[in-house]
Amino acid sequence: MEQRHRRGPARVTITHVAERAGVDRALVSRVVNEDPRLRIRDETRRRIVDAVAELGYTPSRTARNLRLSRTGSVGLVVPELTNPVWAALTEAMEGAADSLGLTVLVASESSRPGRTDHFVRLLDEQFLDGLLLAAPVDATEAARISDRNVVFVNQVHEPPARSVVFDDGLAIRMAVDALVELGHIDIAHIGGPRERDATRRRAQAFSEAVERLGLPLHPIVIGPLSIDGGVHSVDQVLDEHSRVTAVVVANVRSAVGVLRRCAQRGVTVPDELSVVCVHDNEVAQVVSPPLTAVAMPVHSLGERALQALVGLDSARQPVIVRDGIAVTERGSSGPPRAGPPRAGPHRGG
Amino acid sequence: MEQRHRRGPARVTITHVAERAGVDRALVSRVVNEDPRLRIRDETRRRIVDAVAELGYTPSRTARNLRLSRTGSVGLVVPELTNPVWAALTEAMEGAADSLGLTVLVASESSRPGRTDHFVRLLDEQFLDGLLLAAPVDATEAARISDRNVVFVNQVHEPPARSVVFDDGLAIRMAVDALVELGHIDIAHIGGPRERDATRRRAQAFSEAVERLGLPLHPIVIGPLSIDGGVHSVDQVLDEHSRVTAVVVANVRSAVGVLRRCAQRGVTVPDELSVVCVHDNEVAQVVSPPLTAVAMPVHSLGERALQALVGLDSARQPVIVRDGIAVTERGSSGPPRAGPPRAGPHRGG
DNA sequence: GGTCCGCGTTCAATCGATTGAACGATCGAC
DNA sequence: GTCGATCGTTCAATCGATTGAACGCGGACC
Repeated sequence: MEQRHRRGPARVTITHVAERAGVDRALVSRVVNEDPRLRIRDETRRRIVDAVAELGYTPSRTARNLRLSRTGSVGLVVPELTNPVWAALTEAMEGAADSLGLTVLVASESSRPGRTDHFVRLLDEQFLDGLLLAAPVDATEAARISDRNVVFVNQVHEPPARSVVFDDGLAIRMAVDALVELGHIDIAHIGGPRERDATRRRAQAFSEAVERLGLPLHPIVIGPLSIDGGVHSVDQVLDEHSRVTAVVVANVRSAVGVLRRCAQRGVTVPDELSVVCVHDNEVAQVVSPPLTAVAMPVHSLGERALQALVGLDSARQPVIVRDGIAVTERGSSGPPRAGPPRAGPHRGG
Repeated sequence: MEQRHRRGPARVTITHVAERAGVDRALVSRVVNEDPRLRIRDETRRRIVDAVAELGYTPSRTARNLRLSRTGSVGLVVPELTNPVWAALTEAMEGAADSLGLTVLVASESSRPGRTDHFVRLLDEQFLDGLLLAAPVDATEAARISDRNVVFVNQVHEPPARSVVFDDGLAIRMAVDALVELGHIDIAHIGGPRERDATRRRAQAFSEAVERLGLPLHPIVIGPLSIDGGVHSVDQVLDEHSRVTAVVVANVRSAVGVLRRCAQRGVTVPDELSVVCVHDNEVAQVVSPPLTAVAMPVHSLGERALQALVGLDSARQPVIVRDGIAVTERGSSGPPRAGPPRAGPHRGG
């Protein structure tokens, strides 16, 4: 029969070990897997163990997977790995998976479009035991796959979908509170796309927080979650809302754009504009001024998501991760400068 | 027999499809896989295609893997995903793997120690068809596993190991040349651990470049590849080598430390000290001043590594990736300031 | 009318491991 | 001496798909 390019000597299988030890394959399997209800003579066990060692036997995971109809691996799809938030989430997932004896397959949507579909297919092919979807999935698609063993991460979808999300509302409230504490009253929000669940929830929470505190609600500026997005959004804030003395930015990248544009326009941070962003990471720490940031417990999110995936508790309502959300004050926030508002719209680019 | 918690309705197998279509499993398999030498009546094909659609049949990849003794997935072990260099490499590998019809399993050493060993085990268990090792592997370990289907990335080991590396020498020469072009003569190198193959090659290349150009060789300062490492290394440079007007730093993180420390000590960059680093990424762009950086073709590295892994050409000598290495000048480098050298050692800190 | 050919399909071995059930031997009890 | 229990081991079905070889049938040819 076919014998495709197999590298090196033929593979050592359980049958070889059994022959060498002069026993049945069944015994080898039970010894190797340390079956607790196996009664075996010491001498026989020794023969098997020796044979395993001498032949360098390693069980085939594929055969095992087929027999057990599970593979012990789960998929994770993130928007992009080069975004530190998702890189950190991935590492967290990996650690959590490892403690559960699982292996993670990662895909980033940005590296190639359609990774989500591909991984759903791997799930259907039973190559994955479960799937963690951190990349945004539209409602139609979500509905289509929500009967599978899937957990949505950082996004909420209709039951029976399972979701694990940050308490974005809390993060935003903490950001607003920190600014109010410093004396700010006119606070704006620079958010992300409305189609994106997490940023939509943040924008929503911002409106609520401002309303609750009786502060003026300045229109929420929406832009892409990128440096350029931040640049344009802050332009809009500075040009159209001259009373604003502080902004809560939905993510680090946009915040970097905000800082960059302020520097270009000669708007000093934090004297003329305080900046607080959601998510904390290395980038937030190395820009200047360093960003005051609301740290999100990425590690917990990963753990909870995995628990939801493997958990027998099919709690079909969103898990909200809250512990560990905290503000780190750095140079980008401070008391509002006393005195006249900033100059009007900026000309040129 | 055992029937572990299987979710939803029993799985649809090729047998169900065969029964439904009233044919043998073999035919189903050949139709689904579009076997080119299959001769089949149109009507039969239609019955099979219909049955597949009606039952929602998806072949089990595990069964297929067992039969074909290959899984179509390869492992990748990186030092840490939260380092943008490795995140980018991972995305590149993913893209390259995808075009080859392969799937990548990623592990980061930092998320949990011993990931390399774990993945070597998965390779032995035939769960992985091959393994890309970007995390540093010591010589003993490398020798032990080099007969497997493994490619070392960004590190060179003895044959029969296969390796794919950047042309670190070229990168360093370009950095030095760029500084010389600006008028620098006294250039120092801030490198990484000697045990680490890539940083050792960079240090080596630095000595050679300086010698070739007839420039004074200032001792090479070695430190950890971290922000703190950069902080301490630049202290050493500033304190002990007062004539130095420029440094070539082996990676971005250390370079960030260099900038930070310079700011603290009041050493202006680039007037008093020019800084060039190896690797370019978002962090290099957002710090201030933005870092002049030697971009490394991470994408090519990924592609070449995958080619080496699956390639039939068992070229057992290192593949050196050179195309795309280029300097991007930014604010951290400039002509040396005319005038007296900097003040002496700094106190406190 | 017998032989041969080729088309369309089925047969059956195989990949490697797992596991409930069956089996034979030994031993103790009555 | 028979029966039953226990111990240690083997039997054999099973997971789901792949694939070379074999098979049956209808038509063509001499």
